[in-house]
Amino acid sequence: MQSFGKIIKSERRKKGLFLRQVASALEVDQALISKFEKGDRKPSKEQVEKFANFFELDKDELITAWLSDKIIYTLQGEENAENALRVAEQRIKYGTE
Amino acid sequence: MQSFGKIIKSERRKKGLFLRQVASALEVDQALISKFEKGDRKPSKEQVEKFANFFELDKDELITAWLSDKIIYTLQGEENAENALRVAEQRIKYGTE
DNA sequence: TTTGATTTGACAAATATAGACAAATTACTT
DNA sequence: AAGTAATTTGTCTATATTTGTCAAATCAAA
Repeated sequence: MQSFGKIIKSERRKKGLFLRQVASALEVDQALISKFEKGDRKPSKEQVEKFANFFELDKDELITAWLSDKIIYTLQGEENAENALRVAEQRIKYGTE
Repeated sequence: MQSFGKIIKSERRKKGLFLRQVASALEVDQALISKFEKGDRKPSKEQVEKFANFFELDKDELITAWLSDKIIYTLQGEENAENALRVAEQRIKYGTE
């Protein structure tokens, strides 16, 4: 149950890599990766996939973490966050969308 | 388990009002309200509250519907939508946010 | 202190979203 | 069917949000 940022930071650490190295491997500015890790910038889906490949992580899991970041972001500071999640779940499951 | 749009459309119908009338009461362009009803524009929170007041609806319920619209929007077309919802729920409940 | 790593802040460019209006379509009414 | 009213759609501009980049600041280790 982790955020995208925490996952990629711990993976990077696990492999003993510096931001600089990940940055050059993925061709993404290292300041940006720092922000991803801290959660103050949201990566694109393509970037998420790059990270999954590079760190050899399960793509679905990483995308799930990233999506949950986005959900949490849209619900930030909302009283009705939990209810909204339940409603969304129902609507998607038995959905008339 | 309804979308914001369906709720306000059915309320409007229930009261026998035309878009024009709702538009002038809320001071919102009627084309915009039409789009809200059809779900192809997302209202601001202030607008949602205006609708709740005008139609005498429970504000929390309407906001919940609107939030769930936004969640569904961010999950559209994603394989991992349901998992992401579950993860988000856990993270918010027992959250390290 | 010096060096290297990470984080932060600020900016310009790109992208997305909002509201307004006119035109087109659809639905009633006679 | 014609005429009128209601709704929907498309487009445009303005505004806001988000993005990647760079330089500077902070932090960490030696």
